[in-house]
Amino acid sequence: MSSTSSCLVTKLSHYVSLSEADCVRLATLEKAERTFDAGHEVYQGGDENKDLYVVKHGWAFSYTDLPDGRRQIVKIHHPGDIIGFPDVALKHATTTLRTVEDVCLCPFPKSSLDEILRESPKLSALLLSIALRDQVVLIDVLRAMGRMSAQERVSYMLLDLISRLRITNPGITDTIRLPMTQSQIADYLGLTNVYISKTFIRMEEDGYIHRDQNRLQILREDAMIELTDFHDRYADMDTSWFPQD
Amino acid sequence: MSSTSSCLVTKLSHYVSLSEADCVRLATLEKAERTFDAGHEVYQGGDENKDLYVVKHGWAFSYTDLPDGRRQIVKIHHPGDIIGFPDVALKHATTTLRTVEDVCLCPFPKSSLDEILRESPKLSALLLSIALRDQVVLIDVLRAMGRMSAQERVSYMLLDLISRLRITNPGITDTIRLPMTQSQIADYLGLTNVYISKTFIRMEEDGYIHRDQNRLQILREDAMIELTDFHDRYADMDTSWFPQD
DNA sequence: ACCATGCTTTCAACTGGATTGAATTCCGCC
DNA sequence: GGCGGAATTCAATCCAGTTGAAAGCATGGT
Repeated sequence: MSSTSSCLVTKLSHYVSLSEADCVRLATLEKAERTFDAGHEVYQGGDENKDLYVVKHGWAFSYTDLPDGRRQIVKIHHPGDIIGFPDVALKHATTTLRTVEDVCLCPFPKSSLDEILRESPKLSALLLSIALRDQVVLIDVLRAMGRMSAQERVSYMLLDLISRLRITNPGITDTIRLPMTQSQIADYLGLTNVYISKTFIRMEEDGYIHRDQNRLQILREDAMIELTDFHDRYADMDTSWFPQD
Repeated sequence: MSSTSSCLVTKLSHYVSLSEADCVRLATLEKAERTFDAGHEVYQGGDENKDLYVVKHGWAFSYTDLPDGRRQIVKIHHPGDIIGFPDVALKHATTTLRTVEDVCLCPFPKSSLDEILRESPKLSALLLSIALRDQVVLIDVLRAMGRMSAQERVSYMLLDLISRLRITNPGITDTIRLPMTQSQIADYLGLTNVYISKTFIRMEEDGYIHRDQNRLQILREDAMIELTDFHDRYADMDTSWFPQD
């Protein structure tokens, strides 16, 4: 019961069945809670990175700036995500973490990770797999940024978002809440807010999407999948080689 | 002696001191050898991925295509690199591997990785760290692709290349061999071959670089570091938390 | 009800980099 | 030494996306 209320357990159980002991281990990470207002910067690039965070609810994102202010959002975080994982390898945080809306985060020290690595081979394999899978996802984003038009990039982003949201909430059909501003979407896709606006309008006219407030309905998912040659990396994971406990 | 002749051992020893047993374990991965001509495709995206490869000598790269032929090179591989690591998480290869020049690769099965994970905590931590560090590097590339001009992207690429080559060969000062064609560089940076040519010429005129055959000399490394806000992720790794054996 | 604030949309001028095709240089090879 | 194919360079043109500013629209606070 206590374990099923954990976003992290819900998300990771999607990939592999976890022992009761492992569920408890994970749920422990979400013991501490901190809430943050919308638009708050939780930590900055360059800070010493001691903690990781599990997202309990709300959206956040990680970004880097160039010295002249150009901004690149590199990852959008949803409930159940582990924030700051890549930075474990380095001495300092490489990105800044900012909340999109009111958010609840569960901080836990890097050392907890250490403990998992020593005590649960299955969770270790899962963590390594997630790190590697996230590389594949970053490569997909790279492909979008390097070679896709604005409309293709927006389509790719929406498909990726809905795939990720479906992991924890299989009930989602074709409509998602999109709390990010168009400027933030632009900073994620390497475009400008103006052109995001134009692209959304065009996509709505062409019947790909429908917008209502901050809810977005994907009307022609198949067409968008073909347009972007989209692959759902979250559904294609290979857990067959994992050690059993 | 047998261990020091391994590219992989040389590369990984740069990050952490390895026990004799671990050196042997790694050197074993390079037992089998296969050579490939320049421009050869070793495996294709979509193939079942059974093997990983260690690069013994020569350059290669991994790329993905869009259905209409647009191409994105996602990673350039040098001696000592492990090829195909991200795909371990998935059932199928996500990229195609192509050689730049005559290359010698050492294939080894995914299962060898499994063995390392079970038997050497220190190597496991190192592999996880490298996976996470590679995420950070991909994020740096993403930032370049999303927000940098052509000249900044070329500068970033050159700085990244020379940093990586210095890991295994600290003797490198400011000159590198660059066996890739300008079309390949363009496919890596999300530009066109024509514009790469123009950018190189401009950078040479401005005194940033000097070219001679396929050798490239970086004349104003400091200026390029400032231009791109470059961080050497290969030098900044945090191995302090690794388990001892 | 009103203003302040921040987001989206619109407009018009502009430009970095793309495209195309042809010319040139380079280089391995017979 | 000269042939053939690839890589690079050059020049002209074009366009997707930028820039900056202004106008419309929500939302929430007092």
